Amino acid sequence: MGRGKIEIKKIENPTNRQVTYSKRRAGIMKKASELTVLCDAELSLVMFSSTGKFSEYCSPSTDTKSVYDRYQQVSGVNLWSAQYEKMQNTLNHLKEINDNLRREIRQRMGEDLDGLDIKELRGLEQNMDEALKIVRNRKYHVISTQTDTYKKKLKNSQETNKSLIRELETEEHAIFYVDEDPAGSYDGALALGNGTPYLYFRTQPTHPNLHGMGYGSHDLRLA
Amino acid sequence: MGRGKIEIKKIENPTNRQVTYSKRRAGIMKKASELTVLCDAELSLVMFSSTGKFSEYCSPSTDTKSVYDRYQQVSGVNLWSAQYEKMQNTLNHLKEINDNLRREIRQRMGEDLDGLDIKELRGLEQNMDEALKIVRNRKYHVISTQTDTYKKKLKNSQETNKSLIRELETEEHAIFYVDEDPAGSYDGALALGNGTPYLYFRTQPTHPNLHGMGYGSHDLRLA
DNA sequence: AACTATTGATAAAG
DNA sequence: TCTTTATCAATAGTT
Repeated sequence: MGRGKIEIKKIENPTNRQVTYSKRRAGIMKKASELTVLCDAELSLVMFSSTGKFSEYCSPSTDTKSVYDRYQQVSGVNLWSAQYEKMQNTLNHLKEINDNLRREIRQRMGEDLDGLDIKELRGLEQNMDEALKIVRNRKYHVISTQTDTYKKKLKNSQETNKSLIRELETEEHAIFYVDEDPAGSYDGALALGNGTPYLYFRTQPTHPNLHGMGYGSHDLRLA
Repeated sequence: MGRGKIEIKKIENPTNRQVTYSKRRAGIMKKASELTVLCDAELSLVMFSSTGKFSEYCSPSTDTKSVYDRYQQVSGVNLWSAQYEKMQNTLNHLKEINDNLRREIRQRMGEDLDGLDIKELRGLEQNMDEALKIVRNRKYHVISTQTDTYKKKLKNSQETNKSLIRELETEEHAIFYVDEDPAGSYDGALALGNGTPYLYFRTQPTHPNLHGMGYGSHDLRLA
């Protein structure tokens, strides 16, 4: 259809090729559109010219994604399997690491020790022993720091109090008397956390369920 | 084109519609094929008839998936955003849990304690103290069990030895003499792991890098 | 981008 | 569904 028959092979003249592309692209899009209307069909058409220019047509009733979802279902081809697989591997990797971390924590809590031999048990014991010392020291450090802070605050407060009283007594022949409490008010700081028995960092449940997407039980509670 | 002009609107007669669909589908596929050859274009065409019948054409140089990957890049539309987002969320979730687990382990190793207040330090200390006792007991248990096993094995071995000697002496007026070693051979069991200072379950590196896909450093070594 | 001679597509019929 | 064929549509080459 044209001023002469043409052979169906690549048009070497780039200008000609581009012109033909434009014409025929319009034609095929019109055909596509007519097909959807006449035959009530669903259709998606994506084109790239040799210069990389992109065009698409999609039947009005849907969108490109829907057509391709359907395509995947029917053809059985998973169009994004590569991406999917990659992410799935990453997920599995993370889950595995997670399980190992959980196991280590359980062992550091005295559970799940059956799999360990003497050498490992020795190592664990030694490591925990050293860590416990560090934690203990840290606790003492924090307590003493906090105690010091309370002492200083108290002292400041008392100074302020005294000078206020002195001011009142001097300037107005004081009517008020303020009782002093020079020590004992920071016992509260030392007594913190003496109530309920405290389970530190308890992961729940004891047997973590992280298989499948539904990892509803990853709780890592701080309190 | 045909024995008469037709209006571009849905063909109500199902038979006619199906016939027209077949003809025009062939036509559009031919057009598509010609376009790819003449103009060196890449193209993907997916069609569903009103009865759900599926057909596709794709330019020979590629496949449907490639065309659609390219389509996504050019159009900026992520066709699989829903699934992708879901997986991404799962990944982030897992990473977060991972970080928490790592932090807990570090704290149980005596690192990263600055963020903890007295109450938490008390809890950690108490928990570690109890766990340490359990680990220690377990170690003793394993050691004594293993020692018993060695004792029994040794005893059996000695019995066998004796009876063999007796047999030899009786039946052949023994030529051989076998030296006996009734104790001391299971020291090795108790001495296990006394060599190199042992770092138990050391996670490396100390500051885990789990951001991005490249989590190359998730090592959780057992030795 | 518009024109038009010519080929190509296809509606209807068999 | 395949073929035929009259007719309309698409388009190659030209301007």
